[in-house]
This record gives sequence, C-alpha cells and structure tokens, in this order.
Amino acid sequence: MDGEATGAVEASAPDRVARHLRARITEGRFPPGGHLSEGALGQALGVSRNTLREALRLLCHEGLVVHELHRGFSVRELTVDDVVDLYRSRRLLEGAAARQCAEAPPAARLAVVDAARLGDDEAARDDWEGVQTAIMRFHQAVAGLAGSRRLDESMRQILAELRLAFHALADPDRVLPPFVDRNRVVADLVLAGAGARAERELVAYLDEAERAVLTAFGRRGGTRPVGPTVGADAAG
Amino acid sequence: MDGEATGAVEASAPDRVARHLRARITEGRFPPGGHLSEGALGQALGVSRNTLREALRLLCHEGLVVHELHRGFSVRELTVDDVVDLYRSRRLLEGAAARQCAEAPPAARLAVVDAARLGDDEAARDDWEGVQTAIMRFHQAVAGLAGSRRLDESMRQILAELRLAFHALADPDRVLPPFVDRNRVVADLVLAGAGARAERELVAYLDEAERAVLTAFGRRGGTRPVGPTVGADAAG
DNA sequence: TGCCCCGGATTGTTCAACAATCCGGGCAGC
DNA sequence: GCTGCCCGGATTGTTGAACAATCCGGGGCA
Repeated sequence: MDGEATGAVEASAPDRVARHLRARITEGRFPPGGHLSEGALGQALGVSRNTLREALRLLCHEGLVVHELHRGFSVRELTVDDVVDLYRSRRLLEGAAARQCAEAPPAARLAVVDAARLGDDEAARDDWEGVQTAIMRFHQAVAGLAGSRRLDESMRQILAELRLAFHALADPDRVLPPFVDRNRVVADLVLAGAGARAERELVAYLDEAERAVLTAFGRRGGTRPVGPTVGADAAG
Repeated sequence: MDGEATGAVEASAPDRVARHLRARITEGRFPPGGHLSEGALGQALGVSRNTLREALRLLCHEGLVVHELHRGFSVRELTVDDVVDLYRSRRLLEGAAARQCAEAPPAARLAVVDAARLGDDEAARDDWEGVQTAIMRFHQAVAGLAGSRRLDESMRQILAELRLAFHALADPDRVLPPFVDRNRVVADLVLAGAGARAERELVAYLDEAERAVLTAFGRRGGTRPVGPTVGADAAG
C-alpha cells in the first residue's frame, strides 16, 4: 500500500509516529477504550508532546482514536451503531464497485483474484492472521475496481476502523473459512465480468459478516466500561 | 451539519483555525497553488505556529491543502486527473445511494426534494452563490440516502475538494440553470422511490457536470504555474 | 552566459512554561 | 457509616522561544 522505500526517514515525524501508532492499534496492542497518555507515549516514542499530538490528531481524523476536550485521546471503542454504519458503507462501496467490474481494467480484476487465492493458501497452512490480511487485501481490491484513489482511501479507512471490532472475534479457524470460500466465488464472478451477480454475492457475504461481528461483539466487547491506560512499552 | 451552538469557544484552537481556513479556501479567498506561510498566517490569526501547523495538517488530510517536506503548505491545485477521480467517486457514491432510495427513510428523501426546491428558489432570484450552496446541499442529501455517517463524511470531503475546481467556473447564470432543472428531475424520481431511473439520471447529470468542469478547467486553471503567497488579511 | 557558493528566510522539531481543567482522596456534617 | 464538598496533584491546551536542517535568490567567478 505505501510503496515507498520507507527507510523510516523521508517522512515527517508526526507521519512516522502516526503510522507506528496506527499499526499498534490495528494489531490490537492498544486496547479499544484505552487512554493514550501524552506524557507516557511521547516519552516512550522519543518525540515531543507537540509532535505526538499532531499524530494523534491525524488518527483522530481517521477514526481510530477519539478525542475529548481536556480529557485527551483514547483508542476508539466501536459501538454497535458504528459496526452497522461501517457495514452499510461497505455494502454500498464494495457492492457498487463490484457491479461495475466489467468496465474495470484487467489488472484490477486480477488483483481481486490474486487476493482471494492468497487467502486460500494461507488458510491451507492454518495461518489465520495471514488469512485476515488476505481478506482485507481482497476487499481493498474489490473497492479498487472502481478505479478511484479517493475511494481506495475511504475503503482503507473503513477497514482500519472495522479492524477494531475484529479483535473481539475468537476462533478464527471456525469463523474464517466460509468467508474465504465465498471470496473465491466473488472473485470468479468479477473475473468473468458478471457485475450484477458479483454484487449480489458480495452483499450477502457482507450481511453475514456483519451478523458474525455483531454477535461476537455483543458477547465480548460491546460496552467494556473502561480500558487501562497504555503507556511505556510502545516503542517495540 | 455542525449543529452546535458554535459560540466560537467549546472547540480546540486547531479545530477553530482549521474551520476558518477551510472556509477561506472553499470560498476561494486563498487561491489554489498559493503558498500558506506559517509565520504570516499564524500572526494574522493570532495563534502559535504549533497550533496553526496542527490545523494545516488536518486540512492536508482532508485534501484541501498539500504539504511538501521543508517547503511547507499550499492550497491544493487540482489536476485534470483529480477532477476525473472526484467525479468517478461521485458517480459511484451518489449513484449507489440514489439506487437504494426506496429503502431510505422518508425524511432523507424529503431532504433531497427540499434541497432541489431551494435551488429553484435561489435561481429564481438570481442568487448564484446561493444556487451553488443549494446544489451542494442537494448532492449531500443524495449521499445521505445511504444512511451512513461515514459516507456522508466522505461525500462532504469530495465536495469540498471539488469546490476548488468550481472557482474556475465563470458565467454561473449560463452554466447552472440546466443543472438545477436536472436536480428537480432526480429529486422527483427519488421521492417516488424509482431507484434505477434516479441513478441513471444522476449519472448522466454527473457526466455532464464533469465535462463542464473539465472544459472550464482546461481553459482557465489547469496548470497555473504558481500562486502568490497568502498571508496577512486572513482574519476577516 | 552559465555555474557555484553563500547568506537570509522558512520549515521541522523540541523544550519549558503557564492557565485551564479533570480526577481522586480526605474532610466536615448528618 | 454514608453523603457531599473541597482541595491538591496530575493531565491537557496553548504558547513562545530556540535550534538544526533545508530551501531560495542573488552575487561572484570561470
């Protein structure tokens, strides 16, 4: 996704910090609802409070972090409404993109197929984290069928936010496989240029995924009252 | 949209500054390509350079402002590719939203009709700036049919960016009226719940609008080499 | 004319400070 | 013993100054 050489420099400090924190949050190291102390984090990352604030504000704008005046920043905790909203967005965005697949350039369609195949491979070797990533790649590729950088970006943000909910998901080996199979079906339809059918299949897929997340969510993470403050060991 | 009492306080300084600059940029006071000097702006707005930077970074993330390392911030200058990308996004987003209009709550549909009607009124009294705003409201309402806060936000961003191109548009009294009429047609279809036809009509509308912007763009603004630095009189 | 170098100006980042605000704990009163 | 108030420490919001790094324009040199 960010195709630069990424030698860690050649990007402003706030950008680097934001990237770092984004990774930590989406990988679940910083628990949703957890408070992000400026003092502790700044010291742990070796940047000034000002720089850290800029980074946090960015993440805030992306929806991964929440800011309350005079109370500081904390990792966003998705509500049920948020999940519903996110899946509504996905149905519209991915659905519409899939529908137009016949007009998409072949490279974009192949990207969809590749991602689906990758998911199969990872599932075959029981790498469930890899499967998660492949699924993300797949849906990003579906959105990519629309051929718009801005929609790609929107999709990226939606998936990043949604990842906050995925942490509540347990038993990946039981939950994920059906979705991988369905991805293959969608991918084949996309490759064939069957837009309408691809959309229908995809929307059904998303409905089911939404249901799965919502149930796992109600059981586990829905309204955790408060998370611990996250601080020191952030630099890892 | 931001329904607060907006007493100017009760929002952090960077947010206020960002709002201010956003308004200035979208209203065309800061010309696209113009350099945004931190020193001058900060002094003019009466905030520290740090605060100003946070605000600019926000606008950067929204796409209204561009940042080059060690060269600072400048108002974004849209390229032809940008315009194409923006309209591609709009066709997908608004089109898909319109298509589902039958499932949208009545209030959302009425908002579409109201906005279209408002555009008519403003046109009747030759208030072309008002017509512009009404058109924006109309398309925002169309996106609102999807019923997702996040998609609303995406739409808002797209329209804000696109406004950068509208400044190149001259002769509003000759260009705008046909679009106002078309809006009415779309609105009626939406109200009737005729999703498919509404989408077709809307996509045709957007195609034409894109063409209009692109021609006005090639004539006037496409590749202005450089804009003047904008500084002092920003507080107005 | 074309190239190089230099000095001023701007940017990137940090640090220290201060007011405003929030939070938890102790105290008085019932 | 419980409830409500108050206070002090801690955190946040914002500022101003400082310094290195980088860019830009202009003068000198070949």
